[in-house]
Amino acid sequence: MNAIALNTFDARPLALERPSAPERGVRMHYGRDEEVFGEDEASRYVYRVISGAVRTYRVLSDGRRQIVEFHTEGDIFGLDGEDRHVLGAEAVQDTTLQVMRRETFLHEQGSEPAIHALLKKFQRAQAHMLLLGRQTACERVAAFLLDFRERAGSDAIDLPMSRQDIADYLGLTIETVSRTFTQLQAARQIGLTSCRHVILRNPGALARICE
Amino acid sequence: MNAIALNTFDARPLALERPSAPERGVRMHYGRDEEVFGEDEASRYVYRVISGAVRTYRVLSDGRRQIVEFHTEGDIFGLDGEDRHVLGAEAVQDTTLQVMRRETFLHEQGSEPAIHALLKKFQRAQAHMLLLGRQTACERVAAFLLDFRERAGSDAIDLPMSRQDIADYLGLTIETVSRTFTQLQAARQIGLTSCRHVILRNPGALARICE
DNA sequence: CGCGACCTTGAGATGGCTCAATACCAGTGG
DNA sequence: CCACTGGTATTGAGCCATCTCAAGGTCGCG
Repeated sequence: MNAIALNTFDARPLALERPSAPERGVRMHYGRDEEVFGEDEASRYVYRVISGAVRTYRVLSDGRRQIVEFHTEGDIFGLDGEDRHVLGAEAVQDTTLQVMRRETFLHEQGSEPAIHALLKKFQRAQAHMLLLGRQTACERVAAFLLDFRERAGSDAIDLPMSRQDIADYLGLTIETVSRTFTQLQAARQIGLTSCRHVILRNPGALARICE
Repeated sequence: MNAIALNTFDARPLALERPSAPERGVRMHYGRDEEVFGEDEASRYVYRVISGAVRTYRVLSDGRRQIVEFHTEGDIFGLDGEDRHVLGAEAVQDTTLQVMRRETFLHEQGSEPAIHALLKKFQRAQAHMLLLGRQTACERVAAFLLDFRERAGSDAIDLPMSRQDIADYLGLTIETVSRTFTQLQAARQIGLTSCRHVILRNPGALARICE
């Protein structure tokens, strides 16, 4: 497990995996579905996605899961909770992360980046609460696709995650997500070359769906 | 409107603007349903609730509203967005706020309080996303009551907000909220002396409902 | 070319929503 | 002191968006 690697890292500062870590922080690699940190785990590090994708989530005791955020290239995560994580984090696909000590990120390099990152996260959280509390399945999926369109910088999107992940992110079931993709395809607003390759044929219409 | 008051206040630099200002900031009073700031308004200030209660929210173009947070005594709000608010804020009841310049709060008095406040907000947001995305009406209402029990420090709760506000906070309709209160009362888990005075007869059971 | 994981589709069930009627209650004025 | 009024809350009945359960399809991979 990578937790062990990180502990080793603590005892023997830096350069565990990559002796030549360019900026601050070490790079770590995670395979598909591998845990980056667990709920309730001590929060010692902050992570930046170099490549790949990560999901952060909470689960109820009976297994219901809510994915709070997907993190893709350039995103920072691990700032949840004070001294313990309140979210879990797992790699959605093969992923490389840059790992920094939390204290370093929060305090030693000026408060600017930390505050900026937190404000941005809080803002995304607000939009997501509106989505989860007040939007329809179709609006949720449209908003999701537009979000990933922005990340991809293209109308051709390569989704890294499964339908189940999307469902748990949007507060829906996997079946409803699947049906909604099918509907949007039938309405010629998206094209599905495979279930993870989406082409937005009419981004304007999708934006209108979200209001 | 207090927006006007703030503008007047801007033109006529008061204690708030002066370096010699008492570090506490200025106090402002707001009546029931009065706007503290609007969505998209420039975000110059940060607020602490001295007494009363405030709701922050987002609305869709067709009027669907999601209340993001309720703020009661001691809570800080106004940190949403970067240079413009992305939330609106209104007094739920007669409310007194302490107003600070945003820049002062974020940078000039050390980053600690700002980072602490943001981490806490983000944490609450995560719990609320789980609630909105994955919990039942009954679980939502139970979680809501336990939240306000904590704020009140008592099993006798005096709710400052209407059923509509609760519904918009929990992602439900006013009817469903009302029915759920009635059910919980029938199950002897709460008592309603009036619609805004709730007594938690069995907080343990409520906590179990939330899982 | 068969297996397993994932996705799609269908049919029926249901929790929460909508619409509508009634009840409550504080404030106001007669 | 009571009637009236407007805003808010409760309750009922029926509906519908989404969920559940189940079957079948697709695709990558050994």
